[in-house]
Parts: sequence; structure tokens; C-alpha cells
Amino acid sequence: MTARPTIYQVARRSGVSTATVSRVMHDGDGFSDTTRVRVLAAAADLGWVPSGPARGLASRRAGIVGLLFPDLGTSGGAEEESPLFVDQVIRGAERAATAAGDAVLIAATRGASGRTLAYSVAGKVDGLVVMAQSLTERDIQAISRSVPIVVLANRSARGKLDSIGADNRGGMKEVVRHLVQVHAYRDLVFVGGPARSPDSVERFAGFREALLDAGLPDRKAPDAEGGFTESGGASATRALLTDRPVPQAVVCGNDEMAIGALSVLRAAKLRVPGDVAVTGFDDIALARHLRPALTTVHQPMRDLGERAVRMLLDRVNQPAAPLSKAVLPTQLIVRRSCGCRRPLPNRVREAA
Amino acid sequence: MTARPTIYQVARRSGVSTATVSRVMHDGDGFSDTTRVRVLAAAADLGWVPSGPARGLASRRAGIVGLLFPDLGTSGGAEEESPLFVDQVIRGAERAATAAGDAVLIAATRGASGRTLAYSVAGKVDGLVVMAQSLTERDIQAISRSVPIVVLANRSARGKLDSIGADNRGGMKEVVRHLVQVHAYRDLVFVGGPARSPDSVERFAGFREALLDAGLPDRKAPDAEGGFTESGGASATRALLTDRPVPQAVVCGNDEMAIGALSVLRAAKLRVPGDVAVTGFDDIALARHLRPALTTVHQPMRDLGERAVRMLLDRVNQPAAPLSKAVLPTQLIVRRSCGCRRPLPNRVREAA
DNA sequence: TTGTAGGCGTTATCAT
DNA sequence: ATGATAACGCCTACAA
Repeated sequence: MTARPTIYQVARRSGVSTATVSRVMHDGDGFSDTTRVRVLAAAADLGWVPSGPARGLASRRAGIVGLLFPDLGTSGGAEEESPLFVDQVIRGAERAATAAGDAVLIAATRGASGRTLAYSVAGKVDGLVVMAQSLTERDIQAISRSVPIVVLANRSARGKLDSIGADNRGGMKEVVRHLVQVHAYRDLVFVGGPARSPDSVERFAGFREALLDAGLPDRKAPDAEGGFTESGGASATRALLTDRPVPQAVVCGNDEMAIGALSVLRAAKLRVPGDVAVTGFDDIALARHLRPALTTVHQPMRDLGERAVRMLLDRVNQPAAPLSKAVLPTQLIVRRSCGCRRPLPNRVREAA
Repeated sequence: MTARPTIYQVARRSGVSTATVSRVMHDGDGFSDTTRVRVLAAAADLGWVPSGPARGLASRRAGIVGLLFPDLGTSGGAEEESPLFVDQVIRGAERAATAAGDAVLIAATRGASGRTLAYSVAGKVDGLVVMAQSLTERDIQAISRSVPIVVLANRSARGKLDSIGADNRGGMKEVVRHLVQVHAYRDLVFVGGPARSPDSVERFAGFREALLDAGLPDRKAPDAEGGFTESGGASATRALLTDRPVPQAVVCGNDEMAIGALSVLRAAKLRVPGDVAVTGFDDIALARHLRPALTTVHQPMRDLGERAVRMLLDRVNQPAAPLSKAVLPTQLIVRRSCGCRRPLPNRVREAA
């Protein structure tokens, strides 16, 4: 409590030099067994915890990786990004970092002060995983001059930075193909997320590709849009129902929007999937508990976090290694909301 | 990329001393407008981000608070702790820290290496929020000699450390009272979480108190136990059904266990709440989407994280301030699984 | 096996 | 308004 103990005190108390204390703490060799015991005892007596900053400064390694994301969402506020997605990524990042002996520093670049925060965080870490939408391209470039950055985004980000993402486009294309080929729906609508979200854009692109392949009429923009949230999905669906006849299938930008869609359709006395089919994207935990259980696309959220951190640590250790970009596959998860009677078995669920 | 730029380079480039650069970066006064502009320009040119470790060392303030939790759970592994709970706490912590200009460092004290990790993290932060079950009392004491600690637990932890928790006992007592008074159930069973979890213990205590108040038969241990997980709740409920006649109400240790109970009961052709009532605890997002929607107890998870961090920062700024302990109230959330026809309106949901 | 001493990049205290 | 110059607590050659 009073003045954190330092290595000097430990050294004095155990009758050795600070160099020796340092050696013992690093499990290296080059000291007798007696010394080791004495040092450890002294450290324990004093309740000494080596100073991270001092260590970091001397060794040029903070032992911390940072994770920047757009915003976790404020209860009651507008949540553009899907919070559950972020939670999972954080978990994955934490795992990978811990496995490497590092810790994870998280920060949401909320509002105006986000930029400042990002720079502050950048100074404290050995590398940064930046989720799409959390920083401008300009700031990313600037910061990357000081610390390695891995961009966590849709597909693989353009540019000269390491990046990793999931195959949003391919995944969406796959559900839609299922809807068209297996169920023979021909009147599908797309309820998209935030127009500026890269994920959202990619998913809509996948939707269009599938329609094109099936020879169905194309469209230039989503039939309705909202934030990647339950309420966003609800209002978009509501708008849809007043605009046009009831479609055969409502393809949503993510699971949370699908949940909103589901409740609006129910309120409109439409049966799912009897009257309308509904699909989501992400495969959040909730998806399989809904009634009807939601047909969706599984996105390897935790893996994304894990691999992003591993990629980052590789870069930290090998600054000159060639650029690496990865795209993780998504997987179609067939449940009931698309109209299938019995959910198809699938690997992901069984593994869980 | 090549050798992070330092304050020296910025100083030289802008033709001032490092002291002045430092001043400018702190928005203090004591420098002309011209200098400020020059310094900022030089910094931007070089892409300079002040070194956190160096800053921390010199100012004795890392600008980081740590959050330690038991484990986030491994997909496929046994998850004793409710992961959703942790996610929310993390969010709250992140908010409070960001508001204070700090970042938050998270780490799961997984398995054997958890102890080491904890000490390492302790060295990197200005203070630590430790969730119950993530560290032994002994280690908490040891670490607290070096850095301030706030214990995040059930009720308020005993001992000489600041702590914060939710009223688990009172909350559980309230649902059970509802079951007994409103629905007149007399044959209730308790499906508890991990026997060693303080939360679990407190909740069971609340259950007993409510029975006692109602003049119903007491019991010394939960009627069945499992981890705080869906599968734990399922197996516990399964065991229950073979042991005894079907009870009127199954009171679960948390929401996830309740979900497990729900599916087992359904598989046994029992109707909820027609044949059996079921209740949970926590009020995770999923709870209101279940069929039937789950009657449960809302726990202010995010607030816990937020207030824990605020408490911690207060302590950091005022090491000598009197000990503070807080217990946040929980709230009964009545939905359908208890047998109520129409969910009672309640403040929490409306606010959301 | 162990000690000495310089350096890591900032901040902060004196001067000027 | 600005500049020297000690700390800050640890690591790491280099010596011994």
C-alpha cells in the first residue's frame, strides 16, 4: 500500500544485487540454489510485483496486445455494431494472448474521444488488433508507423497491413442459395445492416450473387436497412410490410436483425416459416433457442479473435515477415426458420 | 516500423527540448502557440506515439486498470462460470475506465498458469478488479500489498478490501416468495450451481430463507447441482426427475441452468409452466426470448463492472480513504415460466 | 555464480 | 516560455 516495493528492496533484503534478483525472476540460470530461495523468499515477504512499465521500458516489450473495437453499445443508445460479435472476438483474443503469456488491453473508440484513446492505447501495447469501423484509415496508417497492426474485418482488408476476416459474402451466398434451390423461393428480400459497414456491404453482395446465379431479378440496394440490432431489424421489416406484398423469404443482415424481423412478422400474424422464411447471420447463441430456431450462417467469431492475435504476435516477433492476409470460412447452419422440417446436422453444433 | 520514434526525435525535429514536447503533449501551459504547432507537426510527421511504459515509469501511473476473472469458458470444455455474466462486466468496466481516460486489461486466470498471469498483470496496472473465484484469498492478499484491489463478488466480501457485489440472496428470496405467495406452490426444488461458488451459496441461502418465511420444509443442500451451465442444469434436472415426484417449481441457480432444465422437462413431456414452473437468475438477453419466456432475477451486471472500476480508481487516487463496500440491488423479472399469464411490466425492460 | 553500470523514453524539478 | 538533468524500476552486457 505504501510505496510499491522495488527490486532494490528485494536485492538488499536477500543480500544480492538487483541483477541477480532479475535473473531469478526470469527463471534463467546462473545462480545457486540458495540464492534463488533467498531471493524468492524476500520477494514474497515484501509482496513484490515487478513493475510492468519498468520492465517494458527496459526490455522494449510491454507484454500487452491491444484490441480496438467500434463500441460495445450503450444500453438505451443506438447500437450499430453487434455486441455479441465483439464479446466473442474478445474471448478469442484473450485466449491467444494468454497462451503467449501476454495480456489483452481492450478499448472502444467511442465517439469523439475515441481517436485520442486509440493513440494512448497504441503507446501501451506491443501491437494492435483493430476491428473494422473503429478507426479511420488515416489513423490506422499513422499508428501503424509506431506499432504493428492487424486489421480485423470483412474478407481481407486492402492495403499494406496484415488482416483477417470472415467470408461474409460467401456465407450469405450460401444461405440464399439454400433458400432458392432447396425451398424454391423466388421472392426474397434483403434486410441489411448499416449501409457503411463493410460486413453489411459484403453480405448484400453475396445476396445479389446468389440471385444472379439463380436468374432472379437483381436490385441495387437492400430492400430495407437498419442498424445491426434487434430494433433495427424490426423497424426495417415493418417498413417492408407496408411497401410491398409479403415476400417468401426475409434475408437479414445478422441474427439480431432477424430476431427483430421475427417479432414484427409475428405481430403481423404471419407464420414463420409457413408464410415467410427468415434467416440471419452470425449464429449467436440465441439463434438456436428462438422459435422457430433460426437458420443462419455461422461465423467463427472466437477464431477470428484468436487468429488475429496470433498473427499480430507473429508480426511483433518478425517485423519483416511477408504480409499475411487470411479469410476464415463461414458455415451454413440450417434450422427451422427457413422452412426445413428437421434441422440438418452440422459440424459446428456437434463440436460445441 | 523501424525503431519506434521517440520524444528525442520529436524534440530535435521541432527545435525544442524534450521537456517542452512533454508539456505540449499534456495540454498544459507554458509554451507559445508557435511552439505548440511546431511540436505537434513534428510528432505527426514522425508518427510518434508516446511510450506507455516510459510514461508509466516516470509518472508512476500506467493508466491501465486490470480485470481478472475465472475463465471465459472453452467451447467444448466445462464452463463453470457463466460467460455472459463476464461479458457484461467487461463492458461495464471498459466504459468506466474509458470515461476516466484509462484502458482496461483483461485476463482469465485459467488453470495452473493463472496465478503467474495474475502477478504479471498486477505489475502492469494501477489497480485490479478481481472477480470472485479467480484467485485464492492468499494471492489476493499478497497482490494487494503492491496494487489496490477491488473484489467483485456476491454480496460484499469480508476482509479488508474494497468490494462490490449484487444482492444474490435477496434476489433469490424474492423470486421464491413470488412462487410461493402468488402461485401458491408448496413443492419447490432448488437446482444449484457449483457448490463452491459464493454466488451459488448465497442464492441457495435466499431460497431457504423464503421457504422458512413461508413455513415450508427446509433442506440443507440444493436438491441437485451442476455447473452454472446449460448442460449442468440439464443433467441436474434429469437426476431430479428420477429421484422424486415432479415438483411444482424448479428454481435454478442461473438462467443458463434454467435453459437446460427447460429442455429436459420438455423432453420428459412436461409442460412449463402448466406442469412445472421454472425460474432462473441473471436475466441474460436470451431469457426473454425463450418459450416460455423465463421468469428470473435481473442482476446489474454491467453496473457491477462500472462501479467496480470507479471504486478502484477512487482508491488509486485516495489510498487512505476509508474502506468501501457496496451491494447493488437485484430485481425480480416476472415473465411466463413461473405461471403468470401476462408478464408484469418492470422498469428494467422498459429502460432497455 | 555474482556484481557494476549504462540505458530504456518519459516526467518533473530546478534553473534561466 | 524554455532547457538541463535527475529520477522512475528494471534489464543486460561486461566484468570479476
